[in-house]
Amino acid sequence: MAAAASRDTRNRIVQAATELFWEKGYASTSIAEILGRAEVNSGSLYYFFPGKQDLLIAVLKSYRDGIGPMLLEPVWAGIDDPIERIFALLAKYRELIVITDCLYGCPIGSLALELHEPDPAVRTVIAENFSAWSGAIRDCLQQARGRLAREVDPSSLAEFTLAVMEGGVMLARTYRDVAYFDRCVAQLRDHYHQWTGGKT
Amino acid sequence: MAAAASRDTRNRIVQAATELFWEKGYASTSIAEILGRAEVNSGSLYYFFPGKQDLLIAVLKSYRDGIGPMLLEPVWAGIDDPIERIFALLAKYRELIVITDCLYGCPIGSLALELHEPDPAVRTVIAENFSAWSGAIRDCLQQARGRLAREVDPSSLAEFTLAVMEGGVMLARTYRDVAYFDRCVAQLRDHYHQWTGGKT
DNA sequence: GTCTATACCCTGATAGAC
DNA sequence: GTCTATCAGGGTATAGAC
Repeated sequence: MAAAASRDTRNRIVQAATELFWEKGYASTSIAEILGRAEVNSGSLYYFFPGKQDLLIAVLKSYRDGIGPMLLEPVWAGIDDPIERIFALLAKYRELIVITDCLYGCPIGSLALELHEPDPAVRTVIAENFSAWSGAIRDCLQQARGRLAREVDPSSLAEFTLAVMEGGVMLARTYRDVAYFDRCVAQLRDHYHQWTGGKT
Repeated sequence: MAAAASRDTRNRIVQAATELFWEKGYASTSIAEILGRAEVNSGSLYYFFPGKQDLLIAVLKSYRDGIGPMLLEPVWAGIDDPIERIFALLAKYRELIVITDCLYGCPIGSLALELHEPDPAVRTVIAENFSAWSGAIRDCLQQARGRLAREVDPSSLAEFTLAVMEGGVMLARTYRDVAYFDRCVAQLRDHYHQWTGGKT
């Protein structure tokens, strides 16, 4: 069926671009490399996407839409405690760092810093990715509000958690040592303890 | 004098590269642009540097060597309290975010995430930059150790401070809103309060 | 040390047959 | 929708005179 085949082609292109942008960055990835990995010809790519940047936007939207089903749901399966869920997510990043030999970089964070004057459309989808991530953390914190001191602002603490994750990933990658990430998470846990009275 | 003139040429090249790598990133900056901004010809650049990456290393070393005299000393002039010095440094980043209309990105952090498989020489200088920055914070914390709870590890808290700065800058830039940085710093201040008993 | 000219490759994107 | 062939431009780096 033509429609199914073309959907598949499009997906292969987005998948190949996702991998390459993550491995090499946006500017350092060439269209030719994407074509090679996707096993697709130039004509097909430009049939689906007007240009490279539109492909980037498709990649970022697919990340955004995947945060729930591809990241959070697997990580949170079997974990009910909302605060535990937050640290389980951070443990997932630790795992990614370790299995990539400390080469792991958060794809969204890396693109956020690589793209210096991004088209508003690009910047917006990056922000949506961050909002989806920190929004999920905020929801956890709201579920745990019975355990949290009244003065805690869940949104603010959720954004802080995101910032620490991004910073910790950056350090672990730069030093090629997961211990930098671990120490950041340990500090963050101390910060949480302050608001839960140690009840985590 | 030839030697002085050549030193000057080299400096102009490094200066132009510093600006452009910060404004556009490494991969997106062309040699031609660097030559144009430095008002130098191709022959001069390749007389001083074997290639683009060697120029990048020179830029990163100049950042590293400038952290004390160009960043910390001006920011810390007239401030004696070591904990206040840490937050004065963060306030400096806030200022940079504001005067760049939230376009500011930490040049080191951006390069750390942009370069995906950097030559060990490049990665090492980036790590040295981070170590110089967090080392200065650690020194502040050690000077303040009379006020800090015994269980605080100054190195760990200093790295955490760096991670929060980098993450906060990333968020402010992505959302084009300094409030994201401010909330991260406010959370960090609460974290410090925990270890100082509010004595900051 | 600095100049100009240029080699040579790879880039993103297009054209037009099928 | 997918194919091949290719364009026009810009990329890094070099050569050799001065």
